[in-house]
Amino acid sequence: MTVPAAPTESVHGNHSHAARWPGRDRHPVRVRIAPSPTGDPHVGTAYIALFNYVFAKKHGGKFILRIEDTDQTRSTLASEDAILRALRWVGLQWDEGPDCGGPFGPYRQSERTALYQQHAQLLVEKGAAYPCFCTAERLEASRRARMAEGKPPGYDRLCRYLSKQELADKLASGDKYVIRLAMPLQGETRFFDGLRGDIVIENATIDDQVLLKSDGFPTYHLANVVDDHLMQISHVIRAEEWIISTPKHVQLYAAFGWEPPDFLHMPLLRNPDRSKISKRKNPVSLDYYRDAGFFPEALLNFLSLMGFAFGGDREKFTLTEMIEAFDFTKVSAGEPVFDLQKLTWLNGLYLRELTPEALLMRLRQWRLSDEYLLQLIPLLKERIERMDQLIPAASFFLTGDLDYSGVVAQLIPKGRDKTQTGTALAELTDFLEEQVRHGWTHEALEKACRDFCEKTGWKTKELFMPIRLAVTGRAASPPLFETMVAIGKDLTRRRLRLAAQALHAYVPPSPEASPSPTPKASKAS
RNA sequence: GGCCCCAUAGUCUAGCGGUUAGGACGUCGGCCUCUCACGCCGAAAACGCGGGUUCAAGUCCCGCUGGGGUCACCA
Repeated sequence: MTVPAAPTESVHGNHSHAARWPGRDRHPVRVRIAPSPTGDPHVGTAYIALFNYVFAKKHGGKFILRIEDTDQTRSTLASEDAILRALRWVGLQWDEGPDCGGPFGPYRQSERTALYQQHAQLLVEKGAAYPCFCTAERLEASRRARMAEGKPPGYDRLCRYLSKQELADKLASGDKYVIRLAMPLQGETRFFDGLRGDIVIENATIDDQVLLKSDGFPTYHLANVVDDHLMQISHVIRAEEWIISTPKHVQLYAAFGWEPPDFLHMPLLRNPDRSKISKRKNPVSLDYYRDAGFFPEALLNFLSLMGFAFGGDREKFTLTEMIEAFDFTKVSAGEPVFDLQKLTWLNGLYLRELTPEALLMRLRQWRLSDEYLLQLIPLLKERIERMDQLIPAASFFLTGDLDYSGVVAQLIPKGRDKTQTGTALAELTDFLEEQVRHGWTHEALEKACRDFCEKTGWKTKELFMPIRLAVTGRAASPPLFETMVAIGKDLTRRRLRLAAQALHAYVPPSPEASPSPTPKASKAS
C-alpha cells in the first residue's frame, strides 16, 4: 500500500535537497510547462516556465510546451494563442509544442483523449480505478452531510464498493459516469521534493480523485501523468499548489507500473498581502506588463529573483548568465511577494543601458508604432486643431498606470459616495472580465457597461463619467469604449481597479480640518 | 476545520555552528548639478516566540505562533 519513495539518502553533508538535482545521469533532461488555456497569459506561467527553461538549458535538455485544454467548458483557442504569443514575447522558446511539433505529439491534450481513455480503462482493469455514477446533486448532498459531521468533505466512495452485478447493471443502463482513482485506504505516500526533501502524506487523507470526466475528457491528474510518462518528462517543476495532489500522481505512476519523474515545487508568487498572486490585487497578465512598458528581459530577470540568488550579490543578469550560474541549491522555498516597484527599478536599469537608437526601436515595437498611432489619430483629430496638441491629448494612451490623486473627488458622482463608486468600479472590472472575454471590442464594452448599470441600478449618466476618469484620468476624452479598446484590456482593467482603490482610500477634506489659515493661526506659531 | 508547505528589515534575498548579520528595492539625508532624473556617499530598518543539542545557534532538533496552499467531473 505504501509506495516507496525514490532513494532519499545521500543528502548528507549538504543542507540543500536540490543537491540531488538533476541526479539522473542516465536520462536526458526533459521538462515541460503545461498552461491551461482558460484565460489571460499569467505571470505565474512565465515564472514556472522560466525555471523549467533554465533547468533544461543548464543540463542540455529539452523544454516542452503542452497545452492542458482538458476543460472543455473553459478552454479557448483564443486563450491558447494569447499564451503562446505572450511566452514568445517573454523570450522562452520551447523545443516541442503544439505550434512547432516534436517527436511526442500531439502537444494539445484535447487531441489525445483516446489515449487517456485507454489508460483509464487499463487502471479499471487493474483495480486501481473504478467507475462512479454519483450525480453532482448526490455529491453535493454527501459533501454537506460530511461537513456537518465534521468529516473531510471528500467523496464518500459509494461506487467503489458496488458489487459486480450492480456495476454491470449501471453500466448497462447507459448512465453517465466518471472514472475515479481508488486511493489506498491505509499507509502513506512519500515523495521527494527537490526544494523541501521528503514529503509524506497519509493516504487516508486523500480523496478518490476523478480521473476521467463524464464527457470523456481526463482531469489534470490523469492527463499530466499519462503525458509526462509518454513524453518522457524527467523532472516536473511546477507550482507549490500541486504538492497536495502529488501523492495521487505518485499512486498513478505506481498503478501503471511506471517510474515517476522527480518533483520540485516552486513557491507561489504572492500579492502584497501574501496571498497567492491574483488579478484583483496585482497585475497578473503578461500583456499588462508588455503594455505598461516593461521589457521581457527585465521581467524574466525580476522573476528569477523571486527565489533564485545568483550569488555575489548580483541581481541583474541575462538569461544566459542565469543558465550558467543556475542550480536549484540556489533557489529558496520561501514565499516571495511580487514587488512592482522593484521590477520597475530593474526595468529602468535595462532601459538606460540601451542606446538611443535601440530604445527608439523598442518604443516603436511598443506603442509608437505606426499601427498604434494610426488607431489613435481618428479618435483624436476631431478634438485638436494644431498638430502640437496631439501628444498632450494622447498622453493616457501612452501611459501605464494613472495617478488619481488629483481627480478622486471628481470620480464621485452627485448623490453617491466614495464607497458606492469605488465598489461599482471594482465590480465593473470583474463584470468586464466575464462579459468581454471573447473580444475586447467597443460594441461588447458598451453592451457590458450598459448591462452593468441596469443590473446595479446605476444610471449610465452617472457611472460613465467615473469610468472615463478612471480609464483616461480626465473628464474629457474621445468616445469611452473606443478609448478602452485602444488602451487595451489589461491596462483598462488595471486602471479601473486602481481608481476603485483610490476611491476607497480617499479621505474627503473635512471643513474644520481645512488648512485655510484663520486670522489667529498666523505663521508664527 | 483536516492535511501539507513556508518563516532573516515594509519587500526580494545572502548566510549552510563562532559574522560589527552582507547586498538590493523602497524610505530618509547628503554630494553632483541650471532643474529633475541618473550616478555616488551615508542613515534608519531584520534573525517571530519558547524549549532543547552544543564551549558556542540566524544556522541543528522539538513545540508554539504567524502566514500560505489544498480539500471540484478547474488546472
